[in-house]
Amino acid sequence: MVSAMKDVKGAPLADTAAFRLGRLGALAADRFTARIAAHGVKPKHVALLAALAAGGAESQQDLAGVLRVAPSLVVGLADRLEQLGAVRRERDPVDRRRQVLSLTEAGHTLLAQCTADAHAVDAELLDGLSGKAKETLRATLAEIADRHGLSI
Amino acid sequence: MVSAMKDVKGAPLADTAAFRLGRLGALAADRFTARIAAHGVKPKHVALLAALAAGGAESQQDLAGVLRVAPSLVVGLADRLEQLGAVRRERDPVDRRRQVLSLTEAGHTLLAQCTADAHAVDAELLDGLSGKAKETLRATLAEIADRHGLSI
DNA sequence: AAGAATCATTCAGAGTGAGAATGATTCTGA
DNA sequence: TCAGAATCATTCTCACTCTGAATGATTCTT
Repeated sequence: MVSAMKDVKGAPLADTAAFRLGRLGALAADRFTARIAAHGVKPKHVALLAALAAGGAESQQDLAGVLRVAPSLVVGLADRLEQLGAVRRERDPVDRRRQVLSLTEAGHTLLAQCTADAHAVDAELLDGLSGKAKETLRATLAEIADRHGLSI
Repeated sequence: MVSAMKDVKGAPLADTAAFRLGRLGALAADRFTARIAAHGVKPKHVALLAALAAGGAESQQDLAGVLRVAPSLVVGLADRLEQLGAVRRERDPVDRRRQVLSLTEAGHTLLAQCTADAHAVDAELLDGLSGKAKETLRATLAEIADRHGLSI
């Protein structure tokens, strides 16, 4: 029964985008983490800043949704960013349960620095790829993120 | 000083491949993790199986290098896989300090199942992209991984 | 006005991984 | 040949991150 003969090597695990994204994502995250440590923040802090800059999410509850983390986690992130003077935290006068976060001038600066760090990681991570390949990659990642509701 | 006027929005953080890889990597990893849980393993177990299948790493020390984790972590991974009957663990007769791991028939089967899971995650993660875009993405990720010594 | 729902916060606990200490084995050099 | 250094696997402790369950304050509903 020749038809029962199967490939010795089917498409390897490493050929899947899922697995590679996991590995490369961890690599990228590690490098980004190392760079932004100089500013006293971690990726989740930066994500929160970016979410604020993007608009559409002000309350900690909303931010938890955008970042896809538990609301209780946002408390600590906001604590830290407030301590750094990067965000303001004010009770919503209309609904005093809500904490409304907003970027300060220092927050914008911090976000810009971290964005520069991300670009630096890009440069070393994508080094060797053609400019076109880089563009295509960014566009494809953006589309995938978009399709899965990852605004940030 | 018109030249001092800076963009209100420079290239956003989300435009970097680094940041998106981190986010999408986590997303992909979560979904992959959920699927393979049915087989009683986690991504690191699968990575170990894949590393064995790829060849070139037999000892736990070598595997730790390939997986980029501490050797102490490999112990638990190998314990679990051995318990599942997916790997054999034998002392190297030439150097009895080394544990030589090898895939059993069940190990090959398990890896194949997990690879199928990864393909399933690919399907839903990349849904909507053109076939060409998927191919380009996989190739680009492969190249990046390669350039950074990520054999697995 | 009372009870349900919502938001932020605190707290306890699970999960993950690194690094130091240990023991067994092998290597090195005199 | 032998003593000390080096290597490998293992165990154990610790730090870190995150979630989910209380809790209290406030708002919504009827």
